[in-house]
Amino acid sequence: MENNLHNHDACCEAHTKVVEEVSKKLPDDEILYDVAELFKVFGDSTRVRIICALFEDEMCVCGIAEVLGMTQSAISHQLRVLKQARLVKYRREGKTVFYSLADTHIKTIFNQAFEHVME
Amino acid sequence: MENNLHNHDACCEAHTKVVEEVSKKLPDDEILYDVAELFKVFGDSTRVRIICALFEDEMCVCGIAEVLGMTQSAISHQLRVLKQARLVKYRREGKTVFYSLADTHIKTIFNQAFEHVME
DNA sequence: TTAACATATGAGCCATTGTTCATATGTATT
DNA sequence: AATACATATGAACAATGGCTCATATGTTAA
Repeated sequence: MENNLHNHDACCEAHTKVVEEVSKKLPDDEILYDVAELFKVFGDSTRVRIICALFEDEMCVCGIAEVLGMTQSAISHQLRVLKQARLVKYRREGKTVFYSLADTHIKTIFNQAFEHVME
Repeated sequence: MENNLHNHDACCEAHTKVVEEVSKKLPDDEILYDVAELFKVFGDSTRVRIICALFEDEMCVCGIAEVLGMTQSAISHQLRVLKQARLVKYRREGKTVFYSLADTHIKTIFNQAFEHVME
């Protein structure tokens, strides 16, 4: 929609400079979209719990399911999401598959998030 | 559902220790839920763009709307979400309301997120 | 008070998404 | 080959969520 042209009046006239400045400095939409997609992956309590579990140790799918008290299927679906976001990696050992974290930024991001919710 | 009891067999029998260890170290569900809620707020490209705009400067609602090319109503709705998450603060100046970031952790979280999506 | 502007909000619609259920794939053992 | 175990996946359903539209609230000026 292009309704954003409705108000070239007093307020916006006065702050045109700021608007222009910010418009230039804002990162590309594509990058911002990817950032949002990343946070969307973190924005589910099941996936948050999986990630926090993997902070401790690598784990097999049924192990994660047991810790979280959830179905193997549900966990597997969520691991797929985490895998597609390149947040976890896995290794096979016979029938079982062990998942672990694949990114160093996750810990930092989560630490800051924990600090925020603690206030 | 309690289907997580379906596999006290070979795999899980072997990794009982890990499961117990992780179960103990995992933060409270309430905290993990709050963390997920925080990321959920970050998990929308409109809100990401608003936050990034506010990294540069405080802005009025219609200014944000102009920068993002969106409706005043849409922006206002999203600012409400950000406000409820205690991520932005605001000050009135006559008819216009200026929003700015209210949290020091946001910058760190976003920097790490940017680094992740750049790889 | 009336009019104009800036922002906030409620209802409704459409799209997205997490879980379940059933089933498929992959691996090891007999 | 047949069975059992571990994991992956597709379909379907219910719930959530972002945007639009209409309207309400709040503020200033005439």
